[in-house]
Amino acid sequence: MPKKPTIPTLDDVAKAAGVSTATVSRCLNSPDVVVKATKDRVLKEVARLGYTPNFGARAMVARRTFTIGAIIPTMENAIFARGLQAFQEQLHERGYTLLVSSSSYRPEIEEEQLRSLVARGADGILLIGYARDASIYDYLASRNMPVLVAWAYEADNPLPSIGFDNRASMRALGELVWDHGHRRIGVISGVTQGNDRAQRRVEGLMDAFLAKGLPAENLKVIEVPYGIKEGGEAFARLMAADVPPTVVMCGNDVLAAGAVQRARLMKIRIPEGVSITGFDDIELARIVSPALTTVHVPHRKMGRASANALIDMVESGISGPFAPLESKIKIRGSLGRLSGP
Amino acid sequence: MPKKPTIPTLDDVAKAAGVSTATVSRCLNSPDVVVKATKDRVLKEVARLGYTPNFGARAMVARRTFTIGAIIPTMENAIFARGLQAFQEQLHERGYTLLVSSSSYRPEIEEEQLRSLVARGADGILLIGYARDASIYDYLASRNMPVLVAWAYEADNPLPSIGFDNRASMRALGELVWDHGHRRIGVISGVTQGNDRAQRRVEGLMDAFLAKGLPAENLKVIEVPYGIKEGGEAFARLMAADVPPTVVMCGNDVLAAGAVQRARLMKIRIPEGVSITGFDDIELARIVSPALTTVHVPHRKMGRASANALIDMVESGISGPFAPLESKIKIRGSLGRLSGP
DNA sequence: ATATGAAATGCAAGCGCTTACATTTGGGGT
DNA sequence: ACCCCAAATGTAAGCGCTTGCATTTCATAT
Repeated sequence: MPKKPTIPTLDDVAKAAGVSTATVSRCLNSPDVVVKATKDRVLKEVARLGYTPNFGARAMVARRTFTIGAIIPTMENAIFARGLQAFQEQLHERGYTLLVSSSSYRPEIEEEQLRSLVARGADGILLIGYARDASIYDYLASRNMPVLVAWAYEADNPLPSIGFDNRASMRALGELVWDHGHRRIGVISGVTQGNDRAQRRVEGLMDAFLAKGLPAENLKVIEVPYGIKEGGEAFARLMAADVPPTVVMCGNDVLAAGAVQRARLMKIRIPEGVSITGFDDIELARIVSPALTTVHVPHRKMGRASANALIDMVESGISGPFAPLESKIKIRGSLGRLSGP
Repeated sequence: MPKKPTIPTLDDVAKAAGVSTATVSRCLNSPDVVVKATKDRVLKEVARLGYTPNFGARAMVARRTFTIGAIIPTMENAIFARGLQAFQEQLHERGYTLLVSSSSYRPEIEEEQLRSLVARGADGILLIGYARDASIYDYLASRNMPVLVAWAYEADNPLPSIGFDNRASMRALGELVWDHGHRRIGVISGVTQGNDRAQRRVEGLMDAFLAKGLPAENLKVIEVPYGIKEGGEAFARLMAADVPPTVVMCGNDVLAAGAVQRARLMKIRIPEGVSITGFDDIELARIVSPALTTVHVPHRKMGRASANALIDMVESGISGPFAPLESKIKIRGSLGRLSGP
């Protein structure tokens, strides 16, 4: 019989090594309390049988799974991909495994995924952004589940979070645009419903321009779903106005890339014909031509910091206060300066 | 007492509803065998207490976790992101949860992740490409673990796989390039060590050109790690030759995007000064200017098909045979035609 | 009313593991 | 040689859940 398709258990190893299951367990979990000769014998059998402890059983008694859950809107694009990768690397570094789901930006799906993560005994959970039903936070709190919000940071929100201030960052970019002389602003925002990051970014622009005294009608906001194509279409719509904007500010780089692409199609030169800005500074931002003026977000740093913060919360219960991460404006070719009136 | 931080168990629900744990369990798992009145009472308590079944306990007795593991080289870029997203969506559709790890293209890490997935009781595992140590396949086989290879398809390999023929696809692209009159070929390949997809793609080019009688010295291959920057640097190196190539064929779109970007920097026009081709047809391919001639890979379809195939393997043990997916050449502006000598 | 059997529910045995506690072992000290 | 105690190992009680089998319930037939 060349193969036995039965998965070996602790008991099998114990029998094979002629010891009790307790000893085998100890060899694996606290090797220093068992004498070398025994340990060697046991470990040899472990190797020979190809024994791997049963996760479920272990989780049940240890009441720990060393699993961290994360629910992200989508893994399909670079916005979360890089941060998520860093998050998982750091998790792995510290002995945890990542359980991911994507919600496709749909709250009901997010809630379902959340329950699934809880049921699976995730030791902690990473969520993107603040915006969700209070009942969800109640549920999490009632289960004593450590939760960390990432990709956003609001000083006055008590939830532990690792991220940056979307509103202030976008406001700063808005001011830069203003200083470049732009007075007719088009905005392509991601869907703000249920997405506080998108929401805050738009607010940041309002802050910037209205404080400067820009008439409201000079600020036109279009809201579209995430995507290159969507960005392009929104751009076309904005530019079709009687008095088109001199700058189109996009809620993220993907939308901006779509705008740039569409501009090329429409034979509108950037930045002479129109300026375009993005947000996030993903690779795309440097690939398009001209490169995007955008807000650089430290994705990898955010991912790593999130992992550490969450594990700390899980292991020692301490959660913050965390400082916001710094974002930074990257000025590149897609933003032009407007000479006098 | 506003909160009880104790997690309710089946037993708590049973007591609260005045029934046995068996009945509660049945309400949750086979609702039709319990009479409506009882069911209502039980479910009300379930809701009131916020009960969620303990995953570990359930997994232990059911010997199923409804979890599918996937190990991908990286989630950081679009190559796997889109397919992975589709994979997870389809998994979710069919009631499974995705457990992902990334190996960072490192075999030792992949092996470790693999064992972790097995230990966690994944019902099945998705792996990218064929190339890995035989001992790993033995281990998986000895545990009766359903495994599906994706992103690759080799007719003569008995492992169940969902993917396309990297070699044939690249060969076809090579022939197209030949037909466009190119006789000096530069190739930027991803690292082939331990990466059969990259390996096969290079082989495909060899097939195409050597069969046509191209002298070996006219085909220069550089191998670099994945990345925009790396692609750019390799491009610069290729173009620095005394007799530079007329076309630079890249192992994937990311490398190609780097090459395009670098060409712009070097003031080399595409395709007049040099042609560039990619592979994968991710969004990047249409964003760069000119857009990349590349091989379109049906990522979403592949992800969805992989999910279905793997679940079928898990649930009914049937695995294939699967047909290869079709890739398709996309001709865009980055490939130019050379007029006769 | 009573018998009857199908439907509904309860009982209790594990699933594989960890760990508190009990027991055995063995190496000094006298 | 004997006792003592620390070190090593074994024993067994669960962790929370599912499920085969036993028991109860109750609508229907008589």
